[in-house]
Amino acid sequence: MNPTMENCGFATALKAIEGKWKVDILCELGRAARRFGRLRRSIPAVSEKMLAQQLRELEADGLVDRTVHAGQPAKVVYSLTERGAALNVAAAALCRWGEAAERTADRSSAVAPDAVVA
Amino acid sequence: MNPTMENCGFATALKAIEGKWKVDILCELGRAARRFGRLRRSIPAVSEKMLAQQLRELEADGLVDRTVHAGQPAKVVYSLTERGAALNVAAAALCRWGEAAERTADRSSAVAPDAVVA
DNA sequence: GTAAACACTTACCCAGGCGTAACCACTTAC
DNA sequence: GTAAGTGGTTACGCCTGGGTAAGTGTTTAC
Repeated sequence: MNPTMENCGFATALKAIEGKWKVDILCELGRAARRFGRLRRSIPAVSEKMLAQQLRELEADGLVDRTVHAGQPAKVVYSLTERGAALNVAAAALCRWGEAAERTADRSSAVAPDAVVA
Repeated sequence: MNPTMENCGFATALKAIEGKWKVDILCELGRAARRFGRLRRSIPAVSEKMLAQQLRELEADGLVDRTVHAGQPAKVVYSLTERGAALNVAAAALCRWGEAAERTADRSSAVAPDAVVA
């Protein structure tokens, strides 16, 4: 995007992930393929509109597969593509960083653990 | 943030990175420590306001160190903290994913390479 | 005396990302 | 007949993240 980023695929990755619910969706689909309603219940805070929208974007980016099983009523299954799965794997390193960051933040936090309890 | 993300540090990492210029700044500081003006020139599209703001946020998140060298005029040097450097390392995997994604996108693009030329 | 570099801050504005709520079409169950 | 589950779409509105422009205070150079 910017000249400094020309040689860095990170911006591409970030663009695919940005969107308030995409990480949640990717996480959830990383566990198993899911239908729309199940996804919605797995991420209670998301609205149907946003879930549909983010899924469509993820599909357009080739991260998520959308498979319609005909029937009455029709059922739609979402799953990770290879690319989406690869993204999840690549994200694992950042995930670990985040967890480590949370732990050190806990330790250096302004509020001591007992202060929270007391 | 959401129940599904409780066990995933990725949200933490993402929160630290989100902000239009933070990746650029982190990238640039990953090469070497930089002064404000130099950073600004390295990322031409960023405004002074945004650069200052994002640097302050990165500093608050413990990713960037801000060192003031007294003198006339005072000089301020920004550098990555250990944590910031670790983030850069962790991001490398996603970076590679992004580059791979760009390549496959080129191949599977709707417009053939010759079509662009012709 | 004025411009430019140093490193910012402040005030104001706008677009778009996100949220709420309603609507769609079909089927099963009460 | 009405609600609930299947999987969405559409209209509308707000809020915040980011952009523009200008101001701040000191020093050096022309």
